[in-house]
Amino acid sequence: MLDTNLLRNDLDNVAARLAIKKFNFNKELFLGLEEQRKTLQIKMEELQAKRNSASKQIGILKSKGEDTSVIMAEVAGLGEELKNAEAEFNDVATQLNNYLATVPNLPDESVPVGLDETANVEVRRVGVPRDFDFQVKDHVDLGVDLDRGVDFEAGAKVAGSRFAFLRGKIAKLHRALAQFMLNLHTEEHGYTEIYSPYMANAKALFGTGQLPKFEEDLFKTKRGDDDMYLIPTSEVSVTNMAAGDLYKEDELPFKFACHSPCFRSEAGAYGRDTKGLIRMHQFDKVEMVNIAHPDKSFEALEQMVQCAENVLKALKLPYRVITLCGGDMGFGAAKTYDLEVWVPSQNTYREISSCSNMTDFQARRIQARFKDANGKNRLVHTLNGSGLAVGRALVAVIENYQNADGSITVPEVLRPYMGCDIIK
RNA sequence: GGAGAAAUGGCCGAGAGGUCGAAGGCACUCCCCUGCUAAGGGAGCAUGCGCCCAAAAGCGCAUCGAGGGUUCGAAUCCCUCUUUCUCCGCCA
Repeated sequence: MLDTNLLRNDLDNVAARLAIKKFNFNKELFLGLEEQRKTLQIKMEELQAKRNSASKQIGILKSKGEDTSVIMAEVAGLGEELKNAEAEFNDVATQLNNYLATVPNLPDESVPVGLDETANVEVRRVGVPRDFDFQVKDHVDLGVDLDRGVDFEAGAKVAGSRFAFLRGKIAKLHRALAQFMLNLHTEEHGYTEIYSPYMANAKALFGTGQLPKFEEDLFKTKRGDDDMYLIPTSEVSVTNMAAGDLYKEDELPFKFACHSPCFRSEAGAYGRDTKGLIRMHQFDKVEMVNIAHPDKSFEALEQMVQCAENVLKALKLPYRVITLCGGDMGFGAAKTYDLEVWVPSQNTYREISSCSNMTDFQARRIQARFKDANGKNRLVHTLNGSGLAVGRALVAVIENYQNADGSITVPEVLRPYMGCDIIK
């Protein structure tokens, strides 16, 4: 949610910045509703003030034992009038809020302008893709050949397309990756480990911005009469821990790391990445979430990217860092860096992490604040980033560490977790 | 699943239809006192929103778990829901 004062006072500038995110702000709609809101709110509040003062008078007269019939007569009928005024106001306020809930966050000044991924800017490249002296296989062939370590047929039987089973050493490698990442962040990067619910209510999903606009991307279920959703990322559950909180300034920042499964319907992705583990309905991710001081959030974003990079560096996987352009950024993000890992079978880099500063966009929705030195309550900034997507990390390790005989060398840092140095 | 109790400001906790946005305490901020180790005195201290507006001040509205209702008037009465706690049952 954007600051409504910013919209009222600097509308043209806001609209121009939203255009960078491919959002066409409806100025006429907003201004029209805003004008009605103002009129109706004033009218309603005047009636309320009238009622309040009359009631107060009645109270005073009664306590003195005096007659109240005159003032009671004055106030007759006010209730009905007030009820109507409130209904009118609520109607317009709801329309206004519903529209504002669909408006994305503003991009930071430093974000490159552009409509799609072709305008993204590569920041750096780390590591050199390995030269294979044999024909590389993809992770599906490698995995299947290793005692059905990756099994899509079983996944399809049980749950349908875009689900898979992992088995044996591949399943263990997957677990090792998650363990390693979580340990790295908690032991080296100062993150606090979190275990979170895997379902969230509609309010939480609104808080982080998945609702109301992106419901079709979610798996929805019921709890009694209430809608519940499987989390598409633990960004949702972990960020919403801060909902309604008021922190002391020196408590900030909070840095949370959470390993969780993520559930995405991938509606609109039919035909894309249909082979392999790249795009699944369920995948694991180690997520980093920061609840940060607003003056330090962009600094925190750089640090978070470093933390994600450290995972790839430790695994010795070649990757590059991309700054997303405005048009390619997510709904709530003010700035996003993607990390892309080298995938030999596709001869390209594929996204394995996305780190974003959401500034106060989510904080305003969830009312997460802190008290500053002057005693003013200010919204915190929230950040989140993958550190990393475990399924895609598995793909990258399998493919980058493959040997001519179809075996997979275990990256050094994972050996303590695996208890072996080769999978064959 | 059954029975009961509760939900108030950053925290604890009073308030049981009228001048209550809410006593008191803790925490916090400022001042005074005191040369010393969470000692004393004083003052301040909820949030959101609107109007006005350069801004401040000011005025107003809303908020005592959430949503409805009764009433001229609701933290207080009624209904629904949510959450927490206690006891019983069940259970990974």
